[in-house]
Amino acid sequence: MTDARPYTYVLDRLKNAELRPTRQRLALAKLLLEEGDRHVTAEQLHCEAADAGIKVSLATVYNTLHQFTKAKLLREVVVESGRAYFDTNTDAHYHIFHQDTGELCDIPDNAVSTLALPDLPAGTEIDRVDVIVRVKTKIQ
Amino acid sequence: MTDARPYTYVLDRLKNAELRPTRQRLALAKLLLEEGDRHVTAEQLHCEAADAGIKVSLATVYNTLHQFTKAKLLREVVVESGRAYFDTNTDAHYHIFHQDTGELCDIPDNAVSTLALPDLPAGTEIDRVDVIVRVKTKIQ
DNA sequence: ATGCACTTTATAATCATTCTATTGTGTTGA
DNA sequence: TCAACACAATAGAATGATTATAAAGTGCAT
Repeated sequence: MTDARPYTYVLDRLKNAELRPTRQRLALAKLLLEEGDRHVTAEQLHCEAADAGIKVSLATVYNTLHQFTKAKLLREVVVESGRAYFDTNTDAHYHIFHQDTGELCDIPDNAVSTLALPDLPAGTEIDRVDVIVRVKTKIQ
Repeated sequence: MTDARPYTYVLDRLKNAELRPTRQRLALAKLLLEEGDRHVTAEQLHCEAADAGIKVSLATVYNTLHQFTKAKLLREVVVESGRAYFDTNTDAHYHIFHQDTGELCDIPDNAVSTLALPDLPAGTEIDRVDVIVRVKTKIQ
């Protein structure tokens, strides 16, 4: 994708988000944003970075994930009390969560009907809508 | 509701769920299940119990909430990484979460369209579907 | 090259939740 | 009624994810 200028793409995306392109942010953005749709936890990303020879602290991974989320480069999906995934697909879409394996994946957007929304409390507006279809292994 | 025999209702519900009616379970069930729809955290319920003069440990509150959830007397709703609510309404229904106040409330079931569900991964079946409409204070 | 604001880092702290080992209690059957 | 046992409650420690802190490092405009 970016063979000739390996950082052009992520550099642009950081620039657009008004985030200073530091080594760590570039490296994490490269891992996250060049590979199509991904769902990662902070811990996972930290390991991946280590495996790729990038020295980043876990605190920085958290900082970066939250900054990216605020900048709409990522979306956070909370599936369980202690488990948050970061999703590189920021379009409106829903999720399937496999409760036995912990796997999270996107629902193709044409597979769900548009949800009719209710009246909102006065003085509020929608930030986003989360739909999680929780599945388990079928017992036959 | 149960003026004459104050524990008949919750006793029945515990019996149906095959849960031994201990003091603590009865007291917590009374707080939770007699008052119509409620959304409480473990911490909140623990405080409420203390205020009502019931001596229960936080661990027991957690145990009880999870037992009730497994027995379908409650439903767990995870809204944020560190915040889980227990909902006394176990019918299929969706939620509005107010991100600024932390308030969680039910969406009247006639206010949402039925969600068309996608094809599921092979060998899986739906456990439940969570829909959370996240709202924030409108900035004018 | 210099200065400064923004970043990163390691570490400690925090929070909700779960575990553990002990003590207590509902229930069953003599 | 009482004893015995399985189940439940408890305090406190432990866990695990996340956040705060304070010091050292770095991108960038000048």
